[in-house]
Amino acid sequence: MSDTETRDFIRQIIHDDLESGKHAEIVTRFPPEPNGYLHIGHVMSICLNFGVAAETAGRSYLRFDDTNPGKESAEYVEAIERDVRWLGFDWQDRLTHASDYFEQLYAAAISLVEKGAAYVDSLSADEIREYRGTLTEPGRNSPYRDRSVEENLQLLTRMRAGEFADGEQILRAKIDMASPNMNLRDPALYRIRHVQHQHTGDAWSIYPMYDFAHTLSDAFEGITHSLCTLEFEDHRPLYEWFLEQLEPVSRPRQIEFSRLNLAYAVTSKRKLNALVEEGIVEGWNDPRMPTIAGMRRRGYPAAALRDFVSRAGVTKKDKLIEMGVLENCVRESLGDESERRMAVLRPLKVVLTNYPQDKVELMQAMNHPGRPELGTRELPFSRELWIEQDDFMEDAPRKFFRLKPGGEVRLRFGYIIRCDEVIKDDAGDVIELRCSYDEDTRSGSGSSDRKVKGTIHWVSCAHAIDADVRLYDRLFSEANPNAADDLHSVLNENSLEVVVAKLEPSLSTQEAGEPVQFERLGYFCGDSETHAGSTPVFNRIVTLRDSWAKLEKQAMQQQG
RNA sequence: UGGGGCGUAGCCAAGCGGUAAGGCAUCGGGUUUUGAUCCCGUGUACCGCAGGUUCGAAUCCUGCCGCCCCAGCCA
Repeated sequence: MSDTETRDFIRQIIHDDLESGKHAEIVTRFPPEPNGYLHIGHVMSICLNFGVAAETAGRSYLRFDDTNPGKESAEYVEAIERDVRWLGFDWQDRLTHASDYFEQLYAAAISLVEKGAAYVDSLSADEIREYRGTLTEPGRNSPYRDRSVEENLQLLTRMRAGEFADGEQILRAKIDMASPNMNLRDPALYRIRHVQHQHTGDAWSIYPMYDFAHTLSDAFEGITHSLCTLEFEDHRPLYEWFLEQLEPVSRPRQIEFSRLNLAYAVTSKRKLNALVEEGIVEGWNDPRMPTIAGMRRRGYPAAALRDFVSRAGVTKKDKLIEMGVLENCVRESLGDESERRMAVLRPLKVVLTNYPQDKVELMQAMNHPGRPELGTRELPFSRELWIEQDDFMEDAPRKFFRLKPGGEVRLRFGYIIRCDEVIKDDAGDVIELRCSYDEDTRSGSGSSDRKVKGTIHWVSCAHAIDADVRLYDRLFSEANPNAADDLHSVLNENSLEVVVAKLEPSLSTQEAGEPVQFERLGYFCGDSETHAGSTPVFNRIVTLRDSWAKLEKQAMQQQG
């Protein structure tokens, strides 16, 4: 980054700290709790933490904040590692756990007790809540607040030894029950939990709380800048209190930035978990989920995600970013990369009445219009073809320049055809078009340079392969589902539609996860969970921009 | 009614006392055998409001308004 480029406020601080010599090296960390899958909000934090370290030739840790066993699991640990790596970041040998420091944390707790800055409270959870006061009223001291150091030490030792039941005792910091900042009203440091821990097994029966464990883990690792989201802003005084009391060699600085919210999506592990648990989606990696796993399966490139969060920026202002920005990043990333193919999602049969019955021609099709070096492939062309239902209109408005009765259209990489006859079933639905082709208009080698306004895609009936294609839409009908009282009330009922599509034969070898553009439709990729050569299943990653659809929509609105 | 934050165009976001960058969206137009891409062009932002300081304020001061977060033995 050059000096003239604008920096976000965090990078500005870091830059200044490097310039002033306050720090010789920048050390950051991404500290997820393994209690769910990572989502788009985490992408922002990952890119910030790993990005800042990379830009300054510093270091970054991937640290599991695993202080609440019971909610955490190895499945989540593995998923998180996979997701961060896929996003393009490397923690090298710096994979740690808050639980790696349990012994040191315990020693720190002892020293807090010894200096009279922490005590064991025997109040119940309910009583503690009552003693805490409210936002406008101060709390009251616990009757156990002034126990002797000896008694506290003995109690804490017995807590660790597992002599008490869950909830019977708790270690608290002795700060100020009257503080206007609730976090300073003697916050809990250690609670008793007789449960298996995903990483430490049954070694402990007491577990440290977030504020205590997180602050010290940062200090132990020599983190210079501890970057977190805004809701931890009023935890900062507590963060600093720990550092002052315990005087670790390293004194990290906590800086908060605002979370990234995506319109029409939820970004709370609790809500995402509910969608999974209730079976509203297939799982954490459902392609409609704003999880990294979901977006990967959907086909979003990691580069698009990184680009997206960089466009969002790092500030302290609450943000709700339009889905279109993300989609645009995806299109931009895929546009240059993806080869083009032909597929018909909603087939309508076209019979070329003047085309020989058994003739098959092989048309040369460019794999990418802007990148000839990607070569060409052959598309079989024959008398009977599938075209898109949307590409034919019986009563077409003047600006509709696809196929209509008596009208002409170009078949992409093929001939210009004219619609001579419309065949309907008993219900009056169009089931087939009788057309004639102009032999002189063959793509490329054609002797005619006639122009027609429209070009449509097609697939030869005899050569087409069938495939399930999943068309995804936003999961919610409200821009800010986070604000809804009940998630169910804002679900988009049409977030998934499955169609049986007709694909050009070359798609039979398409590998799962490899993105491709179906011309005029959008970007698609074989579903990583279900796609196979014999039973192809494609996910629609994102549609192409469609100015015709936009016009139609406007026309509809004008009509009311 | 306690404390902590935030308020610049539809959505993001620069700006750090000298007279409002940029991106996305929008709307025009050009190219095009993807109505895609690409290329041009397109915004009077009462800088939340009201006062004040100053030759000069989005930037400094005061008051007000609006929104977000905090009363887990969650993170």
